Parts: sequence; structure tokens; C-alpha cells
Amino acid sequence: MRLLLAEDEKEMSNALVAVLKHSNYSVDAVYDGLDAYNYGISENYDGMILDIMMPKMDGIEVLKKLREKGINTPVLLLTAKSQVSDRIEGLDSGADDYLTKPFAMGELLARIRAMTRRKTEFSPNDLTIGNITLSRETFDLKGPSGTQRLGSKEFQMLEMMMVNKNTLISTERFMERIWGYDSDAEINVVWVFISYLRKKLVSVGADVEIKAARGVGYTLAEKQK
Amino acid sequence: MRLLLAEDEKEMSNALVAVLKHSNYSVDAVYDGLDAYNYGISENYDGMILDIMMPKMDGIEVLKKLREKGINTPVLLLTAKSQVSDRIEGLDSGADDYLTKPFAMGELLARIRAMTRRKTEFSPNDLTIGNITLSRETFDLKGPSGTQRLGSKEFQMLEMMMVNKNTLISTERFMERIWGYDSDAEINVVWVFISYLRKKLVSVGADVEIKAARGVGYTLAEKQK
DNA sequence: GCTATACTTTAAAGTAATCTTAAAGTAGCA
DNA sequence: TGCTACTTTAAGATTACTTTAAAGTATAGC
Repeated sequence: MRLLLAEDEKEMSNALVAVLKHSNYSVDAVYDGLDAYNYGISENYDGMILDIMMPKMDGIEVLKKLREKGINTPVLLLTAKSQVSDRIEGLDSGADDYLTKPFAMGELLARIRAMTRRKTEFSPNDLTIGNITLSRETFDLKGPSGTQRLGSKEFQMLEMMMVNKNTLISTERFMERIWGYDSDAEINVVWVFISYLRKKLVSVGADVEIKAARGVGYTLAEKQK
Repeated sequence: MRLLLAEDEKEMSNALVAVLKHSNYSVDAVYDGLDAYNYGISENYDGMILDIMMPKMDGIEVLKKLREKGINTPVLLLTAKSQVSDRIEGLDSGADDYLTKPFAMGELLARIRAMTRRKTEFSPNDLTIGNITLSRETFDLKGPSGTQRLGSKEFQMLEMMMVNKNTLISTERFMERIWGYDSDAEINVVWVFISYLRKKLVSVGADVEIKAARGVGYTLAEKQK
């Protein structure tokens, strides 16, 4: 799960990023409303956390503009004021939830889970292609000859490929979506995980394979016989 | 037993929390309808006490929305008015009971007991999975090679896992449901109790085991042979 | 009200899974 | 043939979980 966090107070932001990463989210942090909008419009996120008070453009404004553009990523608003008017305006503008500062981290996590769950409720819990099934709940990859538990990175990569079956996914897209813009991981990480995935696919007896497209990226497709 | 109390008058709320905690309930207190809804939807409670007159969303509205979402936690409504119309609407909306202010604490406690009993009446007294049985009455865990008495925390954790056999339960969910939102216990408490439980499962000769899903949570499942 | 006991929590040290990097090997293509 | 892009392996660093021990709290029986 990839989240965008827009919060201008550095300390607050850093603390939140730490907690969110710990809870298995990939997080991109931005520090003003303009960046929030620019990042948000990429549709690379499963959820966004927007502070209302921010330089350049306030959170409600960002939200309105994104909704105008047809971006319906779930949004959780953070507000320092507990004023009802702000909240109502936020919810009217298409926010999915809001939280008043100060708040407990546990509550934030619960709200994020609820928010993204509502969204993903209709997307199936198990992905199936050929003779393999990937559980979004347990990260288990099942095939005719066994089950393998995938790590978080392996899971995210395979999930992307299964959702976009037969479609080419560029190495950069993997990096952006899974490691985030600000990651300094080498490109070669993607190659390594592709290798791990192929090994696990073979070990569960999959009839699908990951094909490389030289200079471009990877595709998941059923094996030819 | 975990209760949610939604009551906007601080003094009243504090008094109720004190009495309820004294009667061995874990209590989360919220002070408006929106929070009542947000907390209630987590399904972390064995019962909810909702004041009808509350800011942002009244108790009946909260109840209706929760029932719409399929949450059937028992609800006791508190009303200052003794108007019949309110009561009828409340009961129609899926409340299990109501109480008119002012009321005696003793009566409130009795109603809560009755309400939660009705609910748990139909859930079996013994949970069985594989070759182990957990008694909800005595907190005894029985297996082929012995019996172990579980502590309250151990019991609650194992109960959750047995009810949700083969389903992953996140560490956060354990924390929320057993320790509550406002607890400041470290996450590591969960790990410690998982360890105690595993030890007791082995000692009674269980053919089920608790599997960890790194970064996510735990699952109870029958052992592979 | 004291003491023994059981239960809960914290802390810390040990273990294992996962992630990242580096480096050596292989294949496609000019 | 040689360049580049990918593949694989292995080692190290990091993180997450497991276990143990000990300190803190609550409870029951005297």
C-alpha cells in the first residue's frame, strides 16, 4: 500500500513516516499543498493524508482540485482546528475521513485501514492467473505443487504484474510505485526480486512466467506449450 | 468485555467510565456522534452505550449507520427525554435496549449484563479446533496431553484466533481489541503473549499452531504433516 | 492489612526473514 | 566479438519476531 503524506511540520511528518513505514506502507512525504497536488495527480497512491493548514495551497483546496480532475484516491484530512465548519467543508469536498490533532497513532492507523478497506472492498482478496493464486491477506502464493509466503516487496511486484496481466511494466514504474520517488535503492533491486519471484513461481509449479523485455521492463504471461 | 461509551457531558461520562471500569469492563469513551460511529465501526466492542443527544450526529443516527454497515454489536440507548417516539425509533433502528435519564447505576449495569448475555448466549461455550478445546467459562485450554489455565490476555488472543481460524489477524487489531485505543502498552506485549500461547499449545499436545506473517500479524492453523 | 500467588508488562538478548548491494555469469544484438 | 542489459548468487545489513528473565500490579486467602 502506497500513501502520500502532505504535512508541513517536519517533525510531525518524520514521526508519521516512521510509524507508517513500520506498518508496512510505502510513504512519500511532501511539505506543501502544491507538491501534494502534483504528486497526488499521478494516481500512484492507495490513500492520501492531507494536513489542512499548509503553505502554497491548503489541504481542502488540494482535495477539491484533485476531485475535479477525477482522482478518487481516498483522502484523510488532518486538522488542527476542531472547528466543525472546516470538517464539513472537508467532507463535502470529497474527503473520506478526517482526524483532529492531536491524535493517537493507533487511531490514525485504524482510520487509514478503514479508509483503504472501504476502497478495496470490491477488489478481490485473491488474485488468480493460470494455476496460481496470490492472497492479498496472507501474502501466500499458491500453486499446484505448494505454497510460498512472499515478502512485502515480492508481493507488491507480483501483485502489480497480476493486476496488469500481459501488460508490460517498466522497471521505473516498479521503482516509483514500490520504492517511492525518494528512494535511493539501485535499479538492480528490481532484477533481484524478479529473480526471487521466478524461483518461487517455479517452486509452486506455476504455469505462468515473468518475461523480460530488454530495455523496457517485465510482463507476466501464461506459458506457451 | 469491551464497551464503547458515547456521551457528550464530560461529568456524566467520567462517572460512568469509573463505574464501568470498576465492574471490570474495558471502556473507551467518546464525546460526539461522529467519533462514536468511527470507533463503533471497528467492531472492537462487545457492547455500546449511546446517548441520543450528541453533537455532530445523534445516537439514533449513529446506530442506524452502524446497522446499515452490518455491525450488530449490542446497543443500549440513553435518552434524556422519556418520549415514546424516540424509544420506538431507537428500537426500530436496531437498539437492544434503552434507559431513560436519570437512572440508577445498578440498573445500567444490569441492563448491560442482560444485553451482552443475550448476545453471547448463542455463541458456544467451548471453542474447538483440531484436537484442542478452549472453554469460555473456565479459560481452560484442553488438549490430548493435558490442560492449561489461560490468563485473561492469553485467553482473549487465542479466542480471537480460534473464532477467525485460518484468517490473519494483525498485531494492531489485537492491540485495539484487547488493549484498546488509549492503551500505551508496547507492541511487543503481543509477541510475548503469542510466545506464551505457543508454549501452552505445545504442552497440551495441540495439532494446531500459530504462524507469524512478518510485518502483518498471526494466523491459527492446523499443522501440516 | 499482609503475604503469596498469578498475571501483565518491559527490557534485552537471541534468531530468523527480508532487503540491499556487489560481483560474477549469461544472453541478445550490432 | 564486444557491448549492454539482464540473471543469479551470495554475503552483509537491517528489521521483525521469539524467547527469557525480571520487575511491576493486582488479587485472594489468611
